[in-house]
Amino acid sequence: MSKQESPVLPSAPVSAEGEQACCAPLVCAPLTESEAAELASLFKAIADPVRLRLLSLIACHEGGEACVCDLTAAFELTAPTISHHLKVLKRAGLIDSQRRGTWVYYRLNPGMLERLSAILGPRTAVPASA
Amino acid sequence: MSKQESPVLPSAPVSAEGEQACCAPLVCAPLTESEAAELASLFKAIADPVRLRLLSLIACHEGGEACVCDLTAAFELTAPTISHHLKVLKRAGLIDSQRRGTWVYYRLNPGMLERLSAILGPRTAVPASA
DNA sequence: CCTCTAATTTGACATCTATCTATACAGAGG
DNA sequence: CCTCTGTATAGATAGATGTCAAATTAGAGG
Repeated sequence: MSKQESPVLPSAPVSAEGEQACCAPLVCAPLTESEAAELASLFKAIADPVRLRLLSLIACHEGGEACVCDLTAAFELTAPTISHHLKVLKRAGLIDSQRRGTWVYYRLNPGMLERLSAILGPRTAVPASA
Repeated sequence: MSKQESPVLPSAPVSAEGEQACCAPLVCAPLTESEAAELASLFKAIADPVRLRLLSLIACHEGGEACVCDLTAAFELTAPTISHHLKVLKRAGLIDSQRRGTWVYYRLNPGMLERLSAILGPRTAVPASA
């Protein structure tokens, strides 16, 4: 794998000044070129109808994981195409896979969607008071 | 304009049952084909480093709006290219423009980013208690 | 070892997209 | 009216991307 973690994703978006983040990172300060590039590649990963449905199918599947065979069956696309989309999602760090016998199961990488969400909108992280 | 509002974006993601939404729409139930297509076209609009920076620049600019001349100056790209990206963002409903004299000003379309955010993550809406 | 099925990789191809140059449009000011 | 500046459109081109068919890998089970 060429890259796994995205440094642009704030794990703690709240500023250190004791005040809670005023707003989403995107509207707090202009993105730098490299931040924008990192973010864009993440959004590119989900900016596809097949990949969005894959994410959704995986997330909604019982146990939070889904076999490739289930996923492939949900589309009118060939297995290699589904495999390609899964690879894109995996490379973006959004999902992870695990082989069990003949089958391969995919599940959401926890936190990734929420972090992306936090980039766009305010107050997405769970309240710090809790 | 061929399309303006995206029916897939929930204006009120909280369920009517008095309970707050369990999770993001994406992980509540599998997306339908058309929902996924709608969403994908929205995410495609922001899945570009230049457009992300444009959104960020506009959002951070004083008065919440920015002139095309300011935006163009922030990149090493030609004016037509910037104009193209602004058009993409506008067609997606993310920004809106207003001509004042010779200059054209762009501003964020309120709520759009938050709605996108709500698709991905839980608890994006501002707390109802506030 | 052979075979069968599940999944991925490879390579090709058509389509889409980001960018540029050149041109056109819009308003301000001689 | 003409010209100048700011913005948008049109057309062209290089590169990225989604899809498929064919070939390959991985494990299960004769």
